[in-house]
Amino acid sequence: MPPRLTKRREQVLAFIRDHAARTGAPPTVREIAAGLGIPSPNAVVGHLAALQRMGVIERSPRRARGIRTVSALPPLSLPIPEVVPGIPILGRIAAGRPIYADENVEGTIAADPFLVRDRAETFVLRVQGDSMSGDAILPGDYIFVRRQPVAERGQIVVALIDDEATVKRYFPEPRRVRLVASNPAYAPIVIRQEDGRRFEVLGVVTGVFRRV
Amino acid sequence: MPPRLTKRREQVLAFIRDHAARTGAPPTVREIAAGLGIPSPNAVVGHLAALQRMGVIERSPRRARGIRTVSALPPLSLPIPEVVPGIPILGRIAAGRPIYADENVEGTIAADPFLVRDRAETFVLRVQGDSMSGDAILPGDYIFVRRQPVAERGQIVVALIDDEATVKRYFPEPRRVRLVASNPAYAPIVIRQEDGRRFEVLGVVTGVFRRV
DNA sequence: GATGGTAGTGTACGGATGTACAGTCGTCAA
DNA sequence: TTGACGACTGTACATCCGTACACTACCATC
Repeated sequence: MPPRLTKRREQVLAFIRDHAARTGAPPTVREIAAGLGIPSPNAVVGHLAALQRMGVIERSPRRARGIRTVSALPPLSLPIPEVVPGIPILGRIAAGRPIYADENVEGTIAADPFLVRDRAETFVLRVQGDSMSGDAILPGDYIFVRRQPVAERGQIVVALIDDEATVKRYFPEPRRVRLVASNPAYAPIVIRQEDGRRFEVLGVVTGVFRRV
Repeated sequence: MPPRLTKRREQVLAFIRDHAARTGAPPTVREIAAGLGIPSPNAVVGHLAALQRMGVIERSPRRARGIRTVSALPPLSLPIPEVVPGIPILGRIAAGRPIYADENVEGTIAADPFLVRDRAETFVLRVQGDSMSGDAILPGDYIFVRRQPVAERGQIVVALIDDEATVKRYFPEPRRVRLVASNPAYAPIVIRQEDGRRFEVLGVVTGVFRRV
């Protein structure tokens, strides 16, 4: 239920929020009074007491700027989901070695089915380079990759070209494969059958995570 | 170039950031002293002067808690818990009617410290609109938000304007707040003090996840 | 016409707070 | 060996700030 506040108390609350957002600290009693054109601090004290009674602010007694606005977000108490096994974070992917080789694993991520559907066949890679920035995949992002040897046309895949792993959109064509970056600064990579290069689809990208 | 700070001054800066994020207001000189085990306020004064000289904090002279941190350094690493509780996924956020937990929560994500550092204060939101596409945050993405009532200049925040939640970059200015989209098609939102609009910082964005 | 809530004025007290002054101790480069 | 700097102790003071007390006024509604 939205607490029913008087107009004046809405103003007081708005002033507190605004002051905190602008200056990085909540206002003092006298700053609120000055902001609303009230000469006496005691008038504000009454409003603060009312706001506290209604639960929209919290106060630390006798502390300067001891006002905290209670967020619109309610406190949450939720069931704790089952513990899930970790998904390996792989470092460099080298050709000729199984993907899950121990030496490649930099760590694990515990992620639940919401983030990753097919956990057993999923691994995580750190993105290098900005060739997929057109798909909002940036350098340093972590991508979730489901291991599979084939992909559908147009999917974002992790592929091995010779000894190098790369992330691109996948376009199979007669006698060749086109790997297209989403950053127009990068030309498509074309692997022709007669080139004799090693080419392998390691998996398809199912998710992206980025620390901000 | 990150300014080279002494160990002690790093501690002071970290304490200020931590205190501000936790309590909603920066600490007093004596609170910093007490937090670092220093009996004299003057020892802290010297550190604050140095931090100000180096431009990593700003101060409002003679005002209680008149410290503002300026630049965003990598967050300090807090003790990492082993257990992995669920992080709530919230639906729409409306201000006028604070929605009860069970109505509003679409589900939970089990994410470990690798994905989310301060999990107790973190929730997940679904992005609506493409206003932050310049930061590779797209419609439908899930963003991880750490609940805190104040933010630092330039951080990506979730803010409440009147009755609407929005994701923007946050720029506090004298007597107003500027919220800037990273998609140039969207003009900055300016909330002036005299507008009388409701404004509140709900938290800062710490991560992005996208299903591909 | 009594009651209770809202909104305010004016004054005052004591502790919190920023700040200044006077020193101490150790390190490290000139 | 001088001097700059970091880190700190200890004291002191004016002002800021939360809080309390006394009092006024308006306005519902019971």
